[in-house]
Amino acid sequence: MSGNVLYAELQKTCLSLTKGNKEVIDGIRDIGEFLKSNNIKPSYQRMRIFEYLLGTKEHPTVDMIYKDLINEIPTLSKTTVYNTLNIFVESGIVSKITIEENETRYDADISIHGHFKCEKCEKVLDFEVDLKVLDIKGLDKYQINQKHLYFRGICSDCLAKK
Amino acid sequence: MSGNVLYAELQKTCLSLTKGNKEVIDGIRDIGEFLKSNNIKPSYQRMRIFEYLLGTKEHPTVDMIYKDLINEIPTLSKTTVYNTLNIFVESGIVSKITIEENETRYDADISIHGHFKCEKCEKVLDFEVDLKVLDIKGLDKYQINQKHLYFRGICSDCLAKK
DNA sequence: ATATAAAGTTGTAATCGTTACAACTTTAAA
DNA sequence: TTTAAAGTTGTAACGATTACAACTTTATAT
Repeated sequence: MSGNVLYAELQKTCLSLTKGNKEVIDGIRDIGEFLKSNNIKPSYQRMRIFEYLLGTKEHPTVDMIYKDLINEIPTLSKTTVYNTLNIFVESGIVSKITIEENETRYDADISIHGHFKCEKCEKVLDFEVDLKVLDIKGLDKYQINQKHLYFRGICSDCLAKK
Repeated sequence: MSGNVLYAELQKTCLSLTKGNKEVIDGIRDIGEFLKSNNIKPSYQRMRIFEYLLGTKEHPTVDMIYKDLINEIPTLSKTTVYNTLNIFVESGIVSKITIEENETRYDADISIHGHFKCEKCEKVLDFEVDLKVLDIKGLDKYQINQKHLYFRGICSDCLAKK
């Protein structure tokens, strides 16, 4: 029993150590097993929502997830999407992205990386960040749980168009 | 005549400011003139709200600003605080800080610096960031308008308490 | 100065994302 | 098979922000 917990912890730390956890994401063949290893009961809705997050780079909002999945899961409730995402974030297998105050986005890639939000097309894009870069001196006495870096501006596509 | 009083007040409050654009902030002797130079008509409310921001390092929310200022400006409306802050942010003289999705904070220090949010006492603290650190390669074709960096965790004070 | 237009402020109502909650359904345990 | 626990659902409530129209102040022109 506690063996599972230990494994979950291990898995979690391994995830955060990997750079760009694409490899880990690719390694998740059985989503149910993955959720279990993180002490999350793999209900149908939870598996589908996690699967959805694995399969997108759009950093979707709750609304986007709901609108897409309701087509395939007609009984799905928006509350379930909220509940599920909160559980994922609490467990550390999904990262919550807060750029705009009125839109929370979610990302199954929990490695440390930057986000660029285009003010024109509203897309959120990833960019790589050297981890060393975020080793800020002067915060030695602080316990740091999360690091977030995001830029805003116009993406290359939108710049090209106009 | 009120200019001297205002300046005295400002000097007092500026003492508590961190580095960053402290020099610029110190240079603001006449808030009215400063607003004018940014194409903002210096109404009484606008001047008081900007003065308030200059004099705090609390990164206040709209509610905090309103609750403090209503004591001295009994006719103040929360809508005015929202309107004013939006104008300031549009003009680029105030920075909007989005860490929690349900609380927007404001900062008169528009220099690039990091924010640390304590998950226990909820305070938002500044930390210095080497600008070079945020020169991310791979974004050459992007027009970057804003750079934001924030950490979450437990601050040294809260760690010491428990 | 006085009239008139423009800009700014205010309070209320509307909006929208999120959470609370209770009823219902599914899963697990005895 | 019965009972308890966990998960899902829909509706209502909540809170931050914006929309809007009435009102007040400031600027402009005669």
